[in-house]
Amino acid sequence: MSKSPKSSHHHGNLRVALVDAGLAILLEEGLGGLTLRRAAARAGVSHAAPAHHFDGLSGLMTAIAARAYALFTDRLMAGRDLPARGDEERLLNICLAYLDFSRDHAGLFGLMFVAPGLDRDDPALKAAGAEAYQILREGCRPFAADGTADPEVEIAVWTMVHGYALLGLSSGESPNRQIVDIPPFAALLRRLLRTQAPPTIAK
Amino acid sequence: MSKSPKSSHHHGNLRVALVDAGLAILLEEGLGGLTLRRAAARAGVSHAAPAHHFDGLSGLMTAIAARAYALFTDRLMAGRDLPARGDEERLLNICLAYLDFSRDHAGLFGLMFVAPGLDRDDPALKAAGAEAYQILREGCRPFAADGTADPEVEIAVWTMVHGYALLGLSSGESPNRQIVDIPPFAALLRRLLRTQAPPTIAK
DNA sequence: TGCGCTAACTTTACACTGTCAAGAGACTCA
DNA sequence: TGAGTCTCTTGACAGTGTAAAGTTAGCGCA
Repeated sequence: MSKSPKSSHHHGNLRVALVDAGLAILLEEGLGGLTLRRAAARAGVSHAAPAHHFDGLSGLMTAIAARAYALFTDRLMAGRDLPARGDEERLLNICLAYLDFSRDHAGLFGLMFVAPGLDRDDPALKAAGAEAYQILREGCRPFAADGTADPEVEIAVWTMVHGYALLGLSSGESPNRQIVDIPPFAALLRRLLRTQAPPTIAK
Repeated sequence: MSKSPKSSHHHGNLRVALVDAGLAILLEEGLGGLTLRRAAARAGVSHAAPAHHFDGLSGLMTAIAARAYALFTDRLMAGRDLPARGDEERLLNICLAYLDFSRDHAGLFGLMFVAPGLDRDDPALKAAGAEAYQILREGCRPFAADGTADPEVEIAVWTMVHGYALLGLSSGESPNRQIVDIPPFAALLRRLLRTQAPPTIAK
């Protein structure tokens, strides 16, 4: 039941194995299923082993979050690279990828953005987060005032898509369904970008 | 050490006492400090007493969240009633109240919007949430297309202010400070609302 | 070759957590 | 008065994170 033929006392590279295990738990059972002891068990080691590789549960979660950000960035890039008829549709595709990820991988998304206790100062986590932000930034560039980088546009789009994801609006089953009729995200983005006519002949 | 002179076996109305205790814990220590046993201890009863009034921890949290929503609604109304020079400034004041609450009462805000395990179908919680939403809706009314209620405007504003709050942007100490220069919320709202011609002489 | 030495991992223990089952106390109503 | 019921307590259990101590494997060095 060990990865190497001779069941060594040393694992080899337990650190990544623990992150793998945590990631798998998150994908299968969501944020509630993630536990230091369960991740350790899944990696085939004792419950105290992770302490030698991470600073407690917080450290493990931070490492998993950094890996989750990489998956998240992949999804955003896939959205960006979809065929689009113009800059607005490209930005929309990035946002829709953002929303899809938040719905399909709620466990990872929750760890990244909702879970308390992450070490937000961790260099790897910050780097991974910055990389994801970069995709959004590129998508916003055509809408910047001076054509380069406009934090006001970026943050406006980011807060909107993030709020839309976290209010659970991306899943059709929001508890606010009865209160208000939830418009598709595309309508909100279009309003924000102030494009009156649909971008059929954009460019 | 009992609230009433005669230390009765019965508490009287333990239910609200438990909610009070939980609210106080949340205010003093944040979301991480809230525990069934600690709330019970603070209310002066044994650790298993809450089970007779709430459906476990989830039930207690739900009841506290409903009360927290009432406080939240008060803050939004206070923002709405501030002197404002126009409809946009009034809506901005509501949003700023939203952001202030998220920063000043992070524990309550976290319980309401971030904490998992709440019973979102609870009637009291849904009613309290709808009441808060109503304030935002009123603030958005002047910007509605037909002058009554426009879900697209409401949700656009809501997602934006909610995303701004949850990305930790309302506190000056965001971990994204180095990546991007965070604009004040007022700038984002202004951008969102100036989509079409200002509805100064609407109708 | 043999001898530490260090790092990786296990074992054990502790203070917590939520939840359940059983029991005791106090109020209500016939 | 007395039965019944609701409220709360006590005790127990599985599970959590974390710290301390013990054990084992691998490496450098004589």
